[in-house]
Amino acid sequence: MASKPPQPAGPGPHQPPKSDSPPRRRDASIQDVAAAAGVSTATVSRVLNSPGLVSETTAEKVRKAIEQLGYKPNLFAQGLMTRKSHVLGFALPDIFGEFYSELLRGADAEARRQGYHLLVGAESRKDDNPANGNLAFRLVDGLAMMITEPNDRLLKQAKDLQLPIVVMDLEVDDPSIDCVLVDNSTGAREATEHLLSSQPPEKLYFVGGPKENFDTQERAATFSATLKAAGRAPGADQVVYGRYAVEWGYLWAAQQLGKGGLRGCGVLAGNDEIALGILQAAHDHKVKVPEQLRIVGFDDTRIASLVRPSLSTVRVPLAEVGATAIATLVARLKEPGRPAERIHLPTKLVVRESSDKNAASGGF
Amino acid sequence: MASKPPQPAGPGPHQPPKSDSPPRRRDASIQDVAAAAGVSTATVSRVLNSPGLVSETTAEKVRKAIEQLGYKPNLFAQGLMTRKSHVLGFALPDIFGEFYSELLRGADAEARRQGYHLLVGAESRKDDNPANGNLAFRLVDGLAMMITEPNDRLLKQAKDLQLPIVVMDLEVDDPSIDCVLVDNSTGAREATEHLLSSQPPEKLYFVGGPKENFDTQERAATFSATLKAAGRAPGADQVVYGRYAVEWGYLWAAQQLGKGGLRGCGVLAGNDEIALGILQAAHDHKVKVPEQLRIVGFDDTRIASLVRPSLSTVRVPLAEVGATAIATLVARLKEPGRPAERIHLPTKLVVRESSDKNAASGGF
DNA sequence: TCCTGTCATGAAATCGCTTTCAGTCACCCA
DNA sequence: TGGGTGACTGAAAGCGATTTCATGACAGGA
Repeated sequence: MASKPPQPAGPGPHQPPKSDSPPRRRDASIQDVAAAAGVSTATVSRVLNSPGLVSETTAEKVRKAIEQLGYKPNLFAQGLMTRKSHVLGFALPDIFGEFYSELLRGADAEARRQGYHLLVGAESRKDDNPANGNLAFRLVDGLAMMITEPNDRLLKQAKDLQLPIVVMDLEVDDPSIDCVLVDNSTGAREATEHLLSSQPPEKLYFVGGPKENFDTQERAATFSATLKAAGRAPGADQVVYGRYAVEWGYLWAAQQLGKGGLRGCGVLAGNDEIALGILQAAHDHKVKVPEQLRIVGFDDTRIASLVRPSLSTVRVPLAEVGATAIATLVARLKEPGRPAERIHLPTKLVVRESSDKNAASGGF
Repeated sequence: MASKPPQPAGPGPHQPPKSDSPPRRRDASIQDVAAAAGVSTATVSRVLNSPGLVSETTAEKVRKAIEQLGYKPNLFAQGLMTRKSHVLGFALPDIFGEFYSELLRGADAEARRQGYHLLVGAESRKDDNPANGNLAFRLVDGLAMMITEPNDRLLKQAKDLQLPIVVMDLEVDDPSIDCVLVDNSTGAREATEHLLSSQPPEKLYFVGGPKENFDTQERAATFSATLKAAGRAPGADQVVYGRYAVEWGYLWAAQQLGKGGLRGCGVLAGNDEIALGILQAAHDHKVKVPEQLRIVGFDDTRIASLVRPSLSTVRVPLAEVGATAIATLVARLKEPGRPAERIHLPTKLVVRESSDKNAASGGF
C-alpha cells in the first residue's frame, strides 16, 4: 500500500497510469498526509505526538490518511527538531568470542524492549582516527561503553560529546557517569577459597590478563587478599599478568610445567580463555586435571561447560551487564537529573570437573 | 544569523554580557562558522563537501573558524538533505555464541574501514511488532541481513523499505538483491569423503539443524549426493534434522548409542554445536572418539580447536561473510545500478582429532 | 448584550544543512 | 573597447518535521 500512487487528482483528467512512476517514488511526507486529510501539518503532527490536543473526528481523518499513504515520519527531520534518534551507541574494545556477544545480546534485547536501537562500534585500538569514532556516534542519544583500562582515550572523547554515558566494567570517578560493574571480589574470593579447600594445594597461582585491565586487577587483589587471610600470602611469582588469550595461558603453563612445577597446584585464571590454555598445556604435558592440577576460570562463557574436563569458573552475568547498562542509560535519558549509579552485579563460583573430580560433568 | 546574538544593535546601547551563557551551550552551527569566517554558509558547506570549488584563502579562513569553534555538522540536518546517514543495518536472527559474533566482527571492521557504522538488530522471532523493526532501521542507508530460512517475513519487510539489501547465507531469487553465500557443498563433500576414507565406517550420518534452514539443506544434499556417488546411498535414518544446539546433538547421539548403534560409524554434524553435543554423548557413553566414532562439525568456531578431542570441522569464513556483505552493500550504495551479485565464499575441511587419531591436536 | 475563557486548528518560524541560481570580478581575446 | 570566460561567492529555496502564536467559534458569566 505504501506504493499506491492513486491519481494525484490534480493536473490532467486522465493521464494514463502507464509508465507513471518513474522509479523515484518519494515517501509520503507529513505534507501529503495533511493535504489528504484536509488539515494542516501541525494537526497531523499533533495526532502523532500529542493526541488529546485534537478532536476525535479530525484525528480519525488523519489516521486514515496516514494509513492510506503508508506515511512514516522522516527520522532525520524528526531528529533535527527533537534532537533524538532513539539510537544508542554501544562501544566495545573489540568484538570477539562469547564474551562480547553475550554482552551485546543482553544489550540488544533490552534496547529493543525500550524502543531503542543499538549502534555498535568496536573501537579497535588500532584505528587512531578520532574522527571515525565520533562521526556517526554523534547521532546517538546516549552511549554505553565498555572500558577495560583506566584513562581510556575513548572515554574522554565520549565525554566531549556531552552525551549521557554509562560505563561497563570500570568504575570511573566522574560522578555524572553511571557505571555497571561486576562484583569481581566475591567470585574471586569464592574461587580462591574453593581452591584452598579439600586437598590444600602446594601452591596457588593467579594467571591474569593485562596488568592494566581493571577486572584483572580486582581479581588479582582479591586473590592475594584471600590467600593472605588464609595465612599464605602469595609470592611475586604467584600473581602474573599477560593477555586475555588461550595462547597466554598455554604459554605460562607450559613454562611452569617445563620447570617441573605446577603439579599439585591450583590456578585461578583471569578468564576462561586463559584457563583453557592452561588446560590444554596440562593435557599436552600429561598432567591430570583436576587430580594433579586444579583450575578455575572466570566469566563462565559457554565453552567452559563444553570442554573436557569441564571448566570450573566464576559466572559473570554478561548478558545482564549489557542489559543493565542499556536500562540505566534509558533511565537517564528519561530523567536527566537523576544521580549517577554504581550498579554491582553478582558473580558466583560454578564448580565443575577441572577443580573437583566429583563434580557432575554435565549441564551445558 | 538567526542565532547571532551579538548586540542586535537595536534596543539598549550596552546591556552587560554578564550572566551571558547559562549552561546551555549549543553546538556551533554552520551559521556560526560562516559568521566567524565572514563568509556565507554555502561557502562553509563547500569547503567541507566540495573543496576545489573555493579559493585557498577563504578555505583557510573557514577551516580556522571550524577548528576554533569545534564545529561538527549536525547529522540530522545533513541527513535530511542528503538522505544519507552513513549507517548500515545489520540484522541477525539472533546474537548468540561465536557464530554471530564472528560475523559481526568482520562486518564491523569492514564498515568502519569504509566510513560507516553498524546498527545491529537481532530480529528475535518473538517480537512480532513490525513497527519495532522498521522504526529505526528507517534511517540506515542499506541493510545487510542474515536469513536462514526461505520466506522470511523479515525479508519482505526489508524490501518494503526500498533499501539496498544484501542477504547473507540465503540465495534469494530477487535479482536486485546481492547475496553472500557460503560454498557449503565443497566443504560438505570434503568432509563426507574424509569420513568415507581410511577405515570405511559402518554407517555415515548427517545430523543437521532445522530442516528449513538453508545451510542445513545444502549440506544434507551434498552429503547424500557424495554418499550416493560412492555407491552407498543413505537411508532415511541417516539424514536427520533438529536444531542448531548442543542439546540436540547430545540427544540424538544418546538415543543412537542407547540402541547400541553408532560404534564404528561416522557423523557429519550440521554445525559445531551439534558436533559438540555428539562428542559429549560419546564421552558419557564411553565411546572413544575417533577410534569408535568419527565426528566432523561445521563452521570451525573457535571452540572446535579447544575441546578434547579437538573437533574436525569445515571451516566457514564467518568474519569474511560479514565483511563481504558490508563491502558489497557499500559498493551498491556507491553505484546503485550495478547488477546484483552472488558471491560464494569457500569452505574447507579442517581435520583434527575427532576424525583422525593421527591429527595434530594443536593450533588454537 | 458584551466580555472572557476554552478548545481546536492553521500559519509560519525554526532546526542546520545542501544546492541551485545568479551575480561579481578579473582577465583575455578580437 | 566590448564582450566572453571562468573562478568564486552569496542569497535563498528547500528537506520534513515540531512548536509557538494567533485566530475563530462557541459557551458561560456579568
